[in-house]
Amino acid sequence: MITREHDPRTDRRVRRTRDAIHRALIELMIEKGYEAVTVADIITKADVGRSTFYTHFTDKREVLYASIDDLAGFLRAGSQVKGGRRLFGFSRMMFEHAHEQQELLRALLGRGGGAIVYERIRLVLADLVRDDLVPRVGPGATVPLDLVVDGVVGAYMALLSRWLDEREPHTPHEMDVAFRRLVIPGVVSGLGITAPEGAAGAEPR
Amino acid sequence: MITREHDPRTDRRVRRTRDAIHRALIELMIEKGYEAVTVADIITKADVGRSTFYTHFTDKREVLYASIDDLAGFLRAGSQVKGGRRLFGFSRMMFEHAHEQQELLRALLGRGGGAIVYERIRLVLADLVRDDLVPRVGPGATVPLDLVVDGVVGAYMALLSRWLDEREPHTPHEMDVAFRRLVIPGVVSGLGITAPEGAAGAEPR
DNA sequence: TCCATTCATGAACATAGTGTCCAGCAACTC
DNA sequence: GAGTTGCTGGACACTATGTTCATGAATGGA
Repeated sequence: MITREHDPRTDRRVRRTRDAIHRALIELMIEKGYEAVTVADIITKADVGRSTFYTHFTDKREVLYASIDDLAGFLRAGSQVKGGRRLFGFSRMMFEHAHEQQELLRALLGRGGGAIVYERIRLVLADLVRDDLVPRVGPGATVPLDLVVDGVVGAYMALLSRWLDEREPHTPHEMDVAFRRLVIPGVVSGLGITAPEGAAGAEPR
Repeated sequence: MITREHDPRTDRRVRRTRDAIHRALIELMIEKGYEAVTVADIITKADVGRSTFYTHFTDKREVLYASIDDLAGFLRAGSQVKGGRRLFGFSRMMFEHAHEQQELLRALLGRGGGAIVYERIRLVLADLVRDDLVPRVGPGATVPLDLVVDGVVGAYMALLSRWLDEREPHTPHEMDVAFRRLVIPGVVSGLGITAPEGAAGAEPR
């Protein structure tokens, strides 16, 4: 579960309003998608004054960024703990998280999510993928690492967004397996990876 | 080269204004990206009245769609002629076209392109990829076709957009080879393809 | 409990963009 | 040349954004 930080040093009023605004945006995104949400919508649902909104945020975007950073932090943290040495350890975890938080993730990454979210998440994933691949690149690599990273992340994001939009006809586990089977062979041969631990299509239950 | 149709049956004035508006939008997109362009910008650059604009189009989006459909048509036509029986025949052709029409394609598919363009092009590519794959699916397929299509298109779009944004540090040919090397192994094994003509990473000069 | 500080409020305002309407004039087609 | 069709520009209603400010209330430290 992703939660906002609650720094007890900040004024309680500040915490309350910021929280209310964040919650409002997310609920509204679930209802009608990011682009369609207006500041007026947000302050109505959050029940705060217009001027209050603008003393805390400059933009609709700025409110959004905080939510994305929460998700990004979740991804970073989780992939280090759970991912371990497994190639693309974030994949399974992310699909499962997306399954539990369907509505939120669909709002963020589905069709209505908006390009800003997509781009930020893409960058986080690109870092994770790169960190996964760099130590495994072999001498026989025939495809530039940057291109591999872009391709892998592109494929992953595509699978994830479509899965969310289609109301998840597959299980998270099936999605993870599909992603690995589809992507790992090309990555292994393209980068000249020799000992792909955890790189097989199948995986422990 | 993508060109607008010039149906001689329509009034010359209509042709002129519609053309001017299309051209104006594209130039403005190259300057500052789709989202930032306003209707006021368009009519100023196209030098037509505001009411004129709205008698021809309901939206900024509608102007854009025509440009996309041109590109889509180019893709469909080209991939049938040039692509032939080669797997993912559109790839090389698209990279080369994107190279020649850098600014336009960057405006459409780069960061500033907007989600609408991305989605429309994605759909066209998905059709092409699907048509390519359907007749080759073998009995030993382990990954659902839909997921393969999504993954392949996602990877391709990612490579293409990044390539455009990075001002093309690689050649179209290198990009095409990278795409094939990265994607084809997984597709072949995931779909149980037995005789992948033209599926090898290398290719004739 | 008190009180200086900080925050929330809402209403007014300036700005910018969208989309509609219409009457008069110009360009086009046949 | 005449009738049709399209272009024009200006006015208008509407929605949304972001700023400002005086007022009153909540807060947290002493």
